[in-house]
Amino acid sequence: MSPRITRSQESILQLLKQIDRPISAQDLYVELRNRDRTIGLATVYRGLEALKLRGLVQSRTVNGESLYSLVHSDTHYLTCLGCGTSIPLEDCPVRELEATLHQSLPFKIYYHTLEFFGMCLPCQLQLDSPTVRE
Amino acid sequence: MSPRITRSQESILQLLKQIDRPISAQDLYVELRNRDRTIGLATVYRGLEALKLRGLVQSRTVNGESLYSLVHSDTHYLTCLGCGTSIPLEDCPVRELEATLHQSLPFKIYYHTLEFFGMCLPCQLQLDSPTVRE
DNA sequence: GTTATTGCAAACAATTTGCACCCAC
DNA sequence: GTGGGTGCAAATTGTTTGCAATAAC
Repeated sequence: MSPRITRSQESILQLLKQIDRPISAQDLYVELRNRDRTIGLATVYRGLEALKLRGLVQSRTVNGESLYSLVHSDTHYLTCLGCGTSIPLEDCPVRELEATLHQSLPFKIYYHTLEFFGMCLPCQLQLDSPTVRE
Repeated sequence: MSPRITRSQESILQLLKQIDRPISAQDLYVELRNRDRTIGLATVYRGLEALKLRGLVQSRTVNGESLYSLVHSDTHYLTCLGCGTSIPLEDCPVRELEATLHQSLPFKIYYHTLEFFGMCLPCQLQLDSPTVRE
């Protein structure tokens, strides 16, 4: 495995930084295409994977789709199981624990994810009413 | 959506409780088959989805595969990005924040996930240490 | 020049869906 | 009886892989 960060990977990083929100590989691909380069979808996936292995990029899965973002942006989310809406959270109570782990285990920790799941009010109401049809 | 928990869903819950570790839908399917019932894979997926919407079951994604577990077991993990090994963690520093959120937002919180990602020692060595920052 | 990276298309695998049948109420 | 739940197989979709062409050093 190579220590090199390729040009494609750099444009991926750059774009992730620019848009600054979790984005799917496919959308990333479209965006990159819209800009300058002819890049392949496979290259996007391979680049993202390589960047993850470096601890530069992280992903979380929503509805069977991976959303990628820079590790630097350590925002966490509150996600509705009904509609999938995600609300970003400010606070992060985990840093200390992370530091502790870092010392007590032979593990190099790159980042952590913290996500709350539940039901937003609209979805709560919709689930209660049996009148949902299409 | 119906308030009923079906028989299939009950056997799913029961099995999740028995094995008490995150398991994929496919493995769950095989296990259920091995036991008693002729259950379909689609039913397993549909059941798991329904149970998620109730806040009874949660899932996390590893290597493009969803692993399901009871919400009750709020263990968190330290996962190696290289080999995918997951180490369960005891401590959970998040409960208080969860309680706070519960009150300040119109959101019914079912559970949270907390996961640390990094590189275990073997994987660190295998990736002939490149120009890593710090 | 040698080796790693890329794009494309085909392959793959996990998950979802259409539909006829069946069961619970 | 009726409406939702189920099994099966086909369809879908996000992701990975084989391979020849290309770019990096």
